[in-house]
Amino acid sequence: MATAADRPSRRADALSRERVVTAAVEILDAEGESGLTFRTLAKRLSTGAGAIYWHVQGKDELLAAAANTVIAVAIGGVRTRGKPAARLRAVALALFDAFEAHPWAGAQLARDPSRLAGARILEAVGGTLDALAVAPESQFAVASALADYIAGAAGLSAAHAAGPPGLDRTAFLEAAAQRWERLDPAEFPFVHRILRQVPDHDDREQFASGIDLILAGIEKRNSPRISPARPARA
Amino acid sequence: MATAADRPSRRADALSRERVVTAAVEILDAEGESGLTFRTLAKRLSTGAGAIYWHVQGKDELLAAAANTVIAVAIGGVRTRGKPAARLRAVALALFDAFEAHPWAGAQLARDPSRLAGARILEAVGGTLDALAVAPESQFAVASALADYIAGAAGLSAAHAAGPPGLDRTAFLEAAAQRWERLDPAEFPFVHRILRQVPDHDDREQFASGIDLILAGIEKRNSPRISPARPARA
DNA sequence: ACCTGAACACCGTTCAAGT
DNA sequence: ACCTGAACACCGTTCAAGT
Repeated sequence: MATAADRPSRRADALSRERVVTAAVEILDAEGESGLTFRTLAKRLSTGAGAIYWHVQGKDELLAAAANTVIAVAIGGVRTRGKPAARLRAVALALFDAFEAHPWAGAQLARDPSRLAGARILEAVGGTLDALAVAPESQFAVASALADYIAGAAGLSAAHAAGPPGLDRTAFLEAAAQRWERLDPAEFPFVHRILRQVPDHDDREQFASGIDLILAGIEKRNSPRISPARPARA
Repeated sequence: MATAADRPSRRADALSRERVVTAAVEILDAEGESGLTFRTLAKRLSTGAGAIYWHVQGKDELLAAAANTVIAVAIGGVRTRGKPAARLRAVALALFDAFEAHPWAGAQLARDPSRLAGARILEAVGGTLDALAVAPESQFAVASALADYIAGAAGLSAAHAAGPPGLDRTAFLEAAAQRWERLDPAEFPFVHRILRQVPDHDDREQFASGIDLILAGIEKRNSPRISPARPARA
């Protein structure tokens, strides 16, 4: 009677959706988005390209699942203790770090009509708003604003990584500064003014200060109006 | 002697980088990102696919140029008069409207290593900060936060349009709400709480309220601290 | 200098055939 | 039920040849 050991031509470990997505994440991290094809993925999984379609619907769904995975892991690792503002900062920075580690995921956010990854981000930031004393009727808008800001910063990480693969952050920032230096100073006065701050600024710190800016806006809304009265049309 | 009229086999109007990019924008608007290929573009321009390479470096540069064009047009149309906060709102809403009209441009932002379109957004929002009394040393950070927020919202517009091409906004929001309804309420309590607000909320209004939130944060930072003293470690 | 279009080396996806 | 891999219909890009 045939046992599993008698059939070595068949892979011992069965394929699964999880194994497919995990392998996709590994390729995306190592080779970037252009490195992931059904052929390279099939090769890594020691199977044929067609087998992958048994576990995922197609490449779009595969990319969405890969992004969803790394975002879920990032959010799952956040400690949920501490002061409200610190909790929100921790969620945001965990996502920032995830998008730095998996820059392809930032570009994917704008391409996922299912918005599952987007729902995770909304959930993670929205869950901190009660503790921040945001009124229930404002929470949807505030959470969306925070999620949009985080997604925008994620896109920047993606653009960083869209250059040559080996380029580190310092080299990228220097290259970007050089390109911006060539822009017409008459058309881009602000860009030229901040140009010298670009090469050595800390992206992560600047991202966190943006979260603090939104937090300050939340606090201002929560506190009673004590500023001088304005004209009614303001 | 041969004149121009003697050579009707040659197109009367010469190709140019501008004509190539304009045609690309038209195809992207009408057919979406998947509709733009060098073959469809060449056909529309009545030329061969290879001719396009004389005017642009390749598809990446073509997409970046297309996004840069629609963003430049949007920013160029903003009235620069009015109160500082209203000017910033006008810039932000002009960009929001541009990304609604050209959703492929939102997805492109995260894929452009040259960040020319990003520089335009940074310039447009940064140019309003003097009038908003933001300290010079804070302007880079504040402008980046605003640009990231706008880019994140642009990504949402792109995700909207990544679905079936004919899908209008109401249908898309209903579809998204239905998908989110199937998420585990134990894992996504916040998403379930806001679910009933999703189908009929106004994206544009919500986007504007996010700008107002950041504006409130700016104002709070500008004003002297009058809130009760906090522990030093806060 | 600018354009043409066939050719090249891919790619996502399908599907008849296997186990 | 799950896997295989050849085949199909593309795609971006190159390039010898034209004008």
